Parts: sequence; structure tokens; C-alpha cells
Amino acid sequence: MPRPKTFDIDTAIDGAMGVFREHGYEGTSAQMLVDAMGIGRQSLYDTFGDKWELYKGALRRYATAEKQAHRTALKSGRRPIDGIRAMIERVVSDAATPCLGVGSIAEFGCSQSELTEINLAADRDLRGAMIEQVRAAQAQGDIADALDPDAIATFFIASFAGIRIAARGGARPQQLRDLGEMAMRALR
Amino acid sequence: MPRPKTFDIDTAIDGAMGVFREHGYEGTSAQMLVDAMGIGRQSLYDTFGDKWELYKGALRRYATAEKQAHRTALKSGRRPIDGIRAMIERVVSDAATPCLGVGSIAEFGCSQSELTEINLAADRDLRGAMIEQVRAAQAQGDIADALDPDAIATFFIASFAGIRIAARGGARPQQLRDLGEMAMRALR
DNA sequence: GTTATAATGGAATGATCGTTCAAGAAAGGA
DNA sequence: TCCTTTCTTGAACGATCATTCCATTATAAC
Repeated sequence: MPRPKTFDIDTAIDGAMGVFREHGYEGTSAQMLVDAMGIGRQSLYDTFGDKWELYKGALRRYATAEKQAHRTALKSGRRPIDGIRAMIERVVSDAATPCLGVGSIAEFGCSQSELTEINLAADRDLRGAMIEQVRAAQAQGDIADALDPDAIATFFIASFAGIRIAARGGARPQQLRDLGEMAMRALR
Repeated sequence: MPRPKTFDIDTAIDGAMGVFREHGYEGTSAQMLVDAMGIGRQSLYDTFGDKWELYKGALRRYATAEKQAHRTALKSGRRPIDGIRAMIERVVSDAATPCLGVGSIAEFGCSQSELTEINLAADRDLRGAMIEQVRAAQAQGDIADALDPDAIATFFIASFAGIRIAARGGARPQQLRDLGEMAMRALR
């Protein structure tokens, strides 16, 4: 009978994710992946296929985790607007580590349909939760009724990308907090 | 006496810029550059040194051109707020083509000081013009006095990055226009 | 112990990378 | 005409790339 796997696949993917987040797809070599994942080169290819497949796996895992974190923050707090604020503040305080979603879009745009599909699926899910929350906040008078919830969701996602690019470009924490404040301000 | 140069250096750099904008630094090969620039490979290395030097040249040229375009839009219109709106609308309507500034930051972050310096220099210049314009708009009551002009400038720049990433991710023109509207709204 | 699989590490493959060498064609000033 | 330089082209270089082959060791179930 077979010897069971000893290393955890998700842990290995997390290692790959870290490298891809920092250096992008083209900027990452197989050797960097081997080092960061803590497994042998052959195990890498046996388990994940090739570099591209591994990148997709990392992006998939990142997207679902990030989406979940957003939703959790969104549902936190007593009032709907509190959840929205919590979501923004989480992005602000986590902006120091690069975002693989933004990275993949900056690097590939829409040219790789497999990536676009992954990003769009997470986007769609998250957008749904956002719209729901925005509607609730509007019902409580915390967000202007004139605003279209869908446009606000788009605005959130774009603002997050803006904050993350700002952070990657060297913005200081205070500036990032101000950006979060400005985003909140647009809702009134 | 020597034969004068036949190709225009800036035109060649523009060709390189187009490739770098679309594929990033690592995703661009020397052959792609030769094809896009319309010059021989040897001329490329004779004139520009190497790929990295060429990338810096392209970024430098892009940054100054972009900064200038921003300033021109900023100064247009009768009232200061009109200039601000024009600047935002220009970003919205040009968002279809990728931004080399955003691309360089997404790809390298702050790890390459030579790039950071180029981006920061343009940023500093542009920020100065923005602050001036914001103060004028505040004096006319078109932007809330409570807002710090410097924070608004940061917000503009981050919003532009957000809009451009959104566009690169496949956002439709209407969504981009909405993003511009939301950015304007945060100023009230 | 035997067997089947997991996993590692090193060497090798073929491709592509950025870059340079070498030679020739083109073009203006003398 | 003859220089001198520009520019192009193709071949070549060494390095690195992703990937695979191979031999070896380790560990579980039988």
C-alpha cells in the first residue's frame, strides 16, 4: 500500500503564494518556488503539474481566502455600515503585503482567460455580499440613497486596488488610513 | 564626417514603452522590443545600453508625459474644480491602455530604487500642482474645507491607480465613469 | 521482508533569455 | 573618389529558464 503524503498541499501552495505575490509570475523561478515551498523540485512537478498550474492554484486559493476575509469583516459590527468600515480598515491594515489578485491583473490584464475566470468568480461573489450590505446601510440612512449599490461595490473594489498599489509604491500607514477615510466619505 | 542618426530616439522609446506597458518588464523579450521599436538589435544596445536601461528610459519618458498631461487637464476649465474634473475624466477615458507607472509599481514595488526615484519625482511634481488646485477649489467652496489638500492629492493618485487596474481587469466604460463620479463625490 | 508509493537531489535537456561579435550595406562630408 | 560612422543582419555566446530523467532513500501497508 502507498506511503501517504507527508507535506501538506495547502501549506506548500501558501509558500508559492508568498513568492508570486512578491515577484509576480514571470519574476518567479522554479528554484524560488522550491525554496519557498519547502519541498523537492520533483514533488512540485508531480503534485502541481507545472509553474502555470501552480500559479493558478495559488491565485485560486488566494482569491477564495481573500473573499472570505472580506465577507467576514463585512458581516462584523452591529450596523451594516460598521461592517463596511471594518472591511475597508482590514484592507488598509493588510496593505503592506502585496495582493495576488491585483498582481495578476497588472501582469496579465484579461489576456489569460483562466486567470480572469478565477478573479471574476471571486469578484462576483464578493460583489453580491457588498451590494446586500450597502442596501442595508442605505435602509438605515448611512449611505446616500441616490447611489447605485452596484456602482458602490465597483468603487470598493477599485479603491482596494488603489490602496494596495499605493502601499506597494511606498505610501505610509497614515496615508493609507486617509485613503480609507476618503472612500468612506464618498458614500455619504 | 559621420553619418547622422536616421531613426528618432523618442519614437523608438515610444515603441518600447508600448510593449512594456502591455507585458511588463519580465514579460518583454529583446526580440519583442526590436520588433516594436522598428530598429535593429545592435542599434538598440548601442543606443540604449541594455534592457533595464531602456526600461528606465521608457518609464522616465512615460512619467513626464503623463505628469504633463495631468497638469494640462488640471489647469483647463474656468473654475479650479473644472480642471480637477477634467483630470479625472481624462484618466477614465484613457484607462483602456495600461499605465507604465502602475505596472512598474505592481511588478517591482519599492525594490528597485532607480524606478522608485523616477516615479516619486513625477509624483512630487504632480502632487504640488494638485494641492494648489485643490486649495483654489476650496476657496471657491467646491471642495470641503475640512479636507487636507495633501490627503486629497494622495486620494487622486490612488484613485487613478484603482481606475486603471479596474480597466485592465475588464471593467466596462460605464463602470469607469462611475468610478470617476465617486471620486469627485468624496470631495464634497 | 516484500511491495508500492512518496519524496529528494543531481544531472541532463532543450528552449529561450539578454547580450555581443563580426561582417556588410548605406549614407553623408571630404 | 575615400573616410567615417550608422544601421542592419545573422550567428554565436554564456546564462538561465522550466521541465524531466534517474537513482536513491524513506515510510507505510501487507
